[in-house]
Amino acid sequence: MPPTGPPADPAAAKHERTATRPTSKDVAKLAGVSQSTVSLVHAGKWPGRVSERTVRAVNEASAALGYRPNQAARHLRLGTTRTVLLVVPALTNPFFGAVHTGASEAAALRDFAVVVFPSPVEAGTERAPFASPFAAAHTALDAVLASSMAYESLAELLATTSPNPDLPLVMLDSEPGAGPPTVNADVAAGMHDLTTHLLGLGHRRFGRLVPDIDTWTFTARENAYRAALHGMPGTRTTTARTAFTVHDAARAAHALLDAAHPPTALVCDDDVLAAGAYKAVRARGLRIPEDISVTGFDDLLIATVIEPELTTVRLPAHRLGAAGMSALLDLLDGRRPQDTSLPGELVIRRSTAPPPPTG
Amino acid sequence: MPPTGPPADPAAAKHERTATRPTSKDVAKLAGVSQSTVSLVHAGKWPGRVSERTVRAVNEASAALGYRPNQAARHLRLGTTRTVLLVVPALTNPFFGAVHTGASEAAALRDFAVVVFPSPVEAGTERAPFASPFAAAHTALDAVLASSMAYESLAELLATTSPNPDLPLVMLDSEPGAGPPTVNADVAAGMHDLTTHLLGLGHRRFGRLVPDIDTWTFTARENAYRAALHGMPGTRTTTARTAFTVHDAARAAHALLDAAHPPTALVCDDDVLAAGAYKAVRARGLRIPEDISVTGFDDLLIATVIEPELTTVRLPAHRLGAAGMSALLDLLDGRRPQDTSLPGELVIRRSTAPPPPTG
DNA sequence: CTGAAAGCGCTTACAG
DNA sequence: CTGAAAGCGCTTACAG
Repeated sequence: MPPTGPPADPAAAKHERTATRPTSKDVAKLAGVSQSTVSLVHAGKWPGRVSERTVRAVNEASAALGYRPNQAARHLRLGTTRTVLLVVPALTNPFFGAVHTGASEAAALRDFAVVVFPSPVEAGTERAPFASPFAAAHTALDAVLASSMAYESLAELLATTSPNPDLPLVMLDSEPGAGPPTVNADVAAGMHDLTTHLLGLGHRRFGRLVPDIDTWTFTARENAYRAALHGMPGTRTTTARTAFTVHDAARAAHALLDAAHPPTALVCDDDVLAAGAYKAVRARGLRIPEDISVTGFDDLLIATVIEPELTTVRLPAHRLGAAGMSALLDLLDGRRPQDTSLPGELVIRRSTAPPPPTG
Repeated sequence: MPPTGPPADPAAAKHERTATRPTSKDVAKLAGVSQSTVSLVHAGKWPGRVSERTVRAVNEASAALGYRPNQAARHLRLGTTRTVLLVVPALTNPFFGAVHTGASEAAALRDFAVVVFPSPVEAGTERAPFASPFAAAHTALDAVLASSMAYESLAELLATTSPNPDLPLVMLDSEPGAGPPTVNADVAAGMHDLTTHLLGLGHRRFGRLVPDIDTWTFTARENAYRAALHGMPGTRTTTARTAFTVHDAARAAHALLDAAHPPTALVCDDDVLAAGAYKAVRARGLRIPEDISVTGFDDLLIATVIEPELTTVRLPAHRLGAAGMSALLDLLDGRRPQDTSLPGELVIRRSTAPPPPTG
């Protein structure tokens, strides 16, 4: 007969230890005061209500016992958990890593914790969506910060996932006015500056590499690109949609380059796509930027790893996370945050130059 | 006189809404049963104890009210929060993004959530350590999974941070036998294979680019490298330590290349460092791999972005996170997990070739 | 300045 | 098969 349960001993030992953890009652007893007094002291609400002598006694007793308040009990009592859920497409993309870091820091300043989970609407991963609902189902949440997704997808996700589908919500890098308050990078201005830069260099025939992801940020990039070209007659653009990987982007760039009058500049909607464009250009024996200019978007690490280093638009991922978290915490406090737009920055490096003398 | 507090109205409205959330008592009343029955049904512990008719009534009532259990209350009652803290050096490094994803998935399968925070011992960030203790201070934790750090640093961190400094702990990518159970990638085997590959190609003069980070993983890489060379007489190695950035690595590589008899292969302890080496090699007008071979470690995205694509050792970051989480959850269940080592894999690409004919 | 008491929303013996 | 009760560990009026 096989054993049916886990060995009883260690588990029992652990439970014992947990049960043994000191509570505020223990502290009160040791300090010779009531539980209320202990609570007041720990919350810093004692001045004018508890004598300094008593405060000292409580602090000493707490230290002696190694007392740490039980958060679950606080949460229950307070009706709040000081935890927010961050929903991002994929944490393996360093852009979202930076968003998370910014958000966590801003949360920490106001005594909040962040739990993250990758959303299943994610693009560009090799893995099937996993059972993300679980990740949140057992977490007590106060609010949700979501990045780079359609409001509808998120709403759907939360409906099946969250203990409370109408949690306070702020969206990052998403369409403003669609519902919840948004905090965005000003991708339009960045794309405007980038396109103007290329136009100023003399480029008129453009190739566009855009990802096959239908989110606000890429639509906004496209629109800003179109708008920037609008005032300039004699320009031509061919567009290739591609999966969000280096190799697919390279293939798409090849298609663009196969044209009878190929573009003199490749405007890629992301640095990863630009890296793919580099490969295609190089495979054809062309030089960047002498024969063809290439631009990216985001300014991730790879922008300075590839050579020549990439002209791109720097997006303030870290500040986006921080500002988004602040807005969310404001919302939690009953203030209604404004839709916000954080400036990006055109970073001109070596991948752009005037087009070659003739076509 | 300036306003002193937040506007009262919206906050009040929100509290009202929160207070209004249905509890198991509400469900019980609507279903015409007791709270205990509701609890039993939701926990799936009803078979043999509650009639099917009653179960149906409870489920209908729950659905009608949109009932979701209050997690804080469950946590208090159960003495467990089903939440584990993941400590990583930096989430902006995609390696740790993958670790997190793996860990979250494994946690989700067992109904656990993950809260992450970047540890302040992190290397290679431009930011000062932030008040990370806060990130965890208000979170109720059951266990800790920590990656890529010295046990002592972690212990110190937890002592000031965690509600319970002796939480069950598993360490990833860390020295085995130093205390807690570990789950590692077999970096030694990977480095052995890599070095053997280079030796087989005919290389004898090596340059080493190692980061100025004193963690187990880099020590292990160095030791494995030394061991692999040990049996092969007539080899020579010069080593340069560098900060963990592309540009610092490039500078360090230049120093190596300045030698009278420069290395014919640069063995870099990380892909990011290899990217720096590429820059130095190229700046000198040398070709990879014809004039000099370069290798990396990790197999991050940048390994296939740089050209030629990088020969490196693939580390199973995702599986590392998943296996680490499983081990931790086993530990929580009272089983004592074994120290584990996950195989890496030598990935031979275009950056390695035989050394040039003569020196 | 301090304490006794209620109650947050669950789950689980226990009694019937 | 079902319900009444206790209690997890806090915080906060309330009374003194």
